[in-house]
Amino acid sequence: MPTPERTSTEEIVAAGREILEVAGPSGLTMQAVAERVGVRAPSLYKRLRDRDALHAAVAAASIDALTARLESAGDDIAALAHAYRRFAQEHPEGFRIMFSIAAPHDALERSAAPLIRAATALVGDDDALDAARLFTAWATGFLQMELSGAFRLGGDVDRAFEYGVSRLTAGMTG
Amino acid sequence: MPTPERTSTEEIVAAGREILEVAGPSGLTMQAVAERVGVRAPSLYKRLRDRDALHAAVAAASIDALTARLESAGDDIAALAHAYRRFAQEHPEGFRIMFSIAAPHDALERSAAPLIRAATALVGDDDALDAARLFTAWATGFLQMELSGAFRLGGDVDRAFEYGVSRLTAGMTG
DNA sequence: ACCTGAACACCGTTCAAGT
DNA sequence: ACCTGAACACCGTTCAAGT
Repeated sequence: MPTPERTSTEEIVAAGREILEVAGPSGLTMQAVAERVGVRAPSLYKRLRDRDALHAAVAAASIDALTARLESAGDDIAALAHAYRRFAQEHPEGFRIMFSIAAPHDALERSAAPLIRAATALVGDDDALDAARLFTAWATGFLQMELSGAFRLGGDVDRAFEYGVSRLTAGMTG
Repeated sequence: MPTPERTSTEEIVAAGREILEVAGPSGLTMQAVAERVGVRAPSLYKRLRDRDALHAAVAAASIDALTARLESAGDDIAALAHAYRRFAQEHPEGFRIMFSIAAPHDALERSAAPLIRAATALVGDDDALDAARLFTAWATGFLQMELSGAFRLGGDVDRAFEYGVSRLTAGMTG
């Protein structure tokens, strides 16, 4: 005798993203997610293998959300950098969890595409991948350090970000 | 009637660092550390407020270990970059945990000093801090992405690292 | 087919009692 | 002074039983 579905993987993952931002990775528990979607914890195991799978699904969803932001950001590197930073500031835990897990290939590729397009326009086909990686690494590290408070030592963080964007852009074309 | 101390904060933190590398952050439990140092879990609360304090202490110790590496690495930027990367590869979880917690001011300052010295030699006093941050952000992001598997898409990762080092060094002086 | 309560193992934390 | 066992709350996970 079938029972109607009382939730869905999508709803579970969306609830997971919200809980993650409020309670951090240690607060992203099966029980918290179950309560949020109106179900008992054992029911989650119908859709997710275990807690690690929940974390991986939330990480993948964060990458997808970032990708959507980047795709609608515009086609130059400064616009992409600002969209990336805005995403990290609005979803600091979502930003962090992306790098705590080996993401699926296709999600990575989609998220990288806008920047590779922008880099190609700037430096040409041959150097586009190297340039995109240089830029992504800088931005990722900058945001990581900004979020973890490593820039408390002084100076204007906004200005430091702009400095990095213009400096790297100039360095690529020069 | 006094009882002899059966462990110490130093021993606890050292055990924590080893467990972290083997079992990851979720495996860094009070019970695992207690067993490793030959004591029962409640005894740890004599020296550490709670589990968060254990994680923070392990993060601070990781920063100190990195600082020692950097201090003995040499005085130019390429040498510092390679020392940083070697540390991250040998202690991937130690590298990650450094950015998951707001580190104490003085630990941050000490860890930054060698790079700021190298940057000063390269670009002068005025631009040293900006240059050091640009470089640290890039290296941190690169290692983060390397460890999380974001470079699986192809290309020689060692070469990409060298490319970044030389490109950034040239960009700073140019 | 999906959901649940019950059960078990394991962890964080407190505290009274031991030496 | 430091250490421990006992206790409690909470979480992950499995599974038989409900609809």
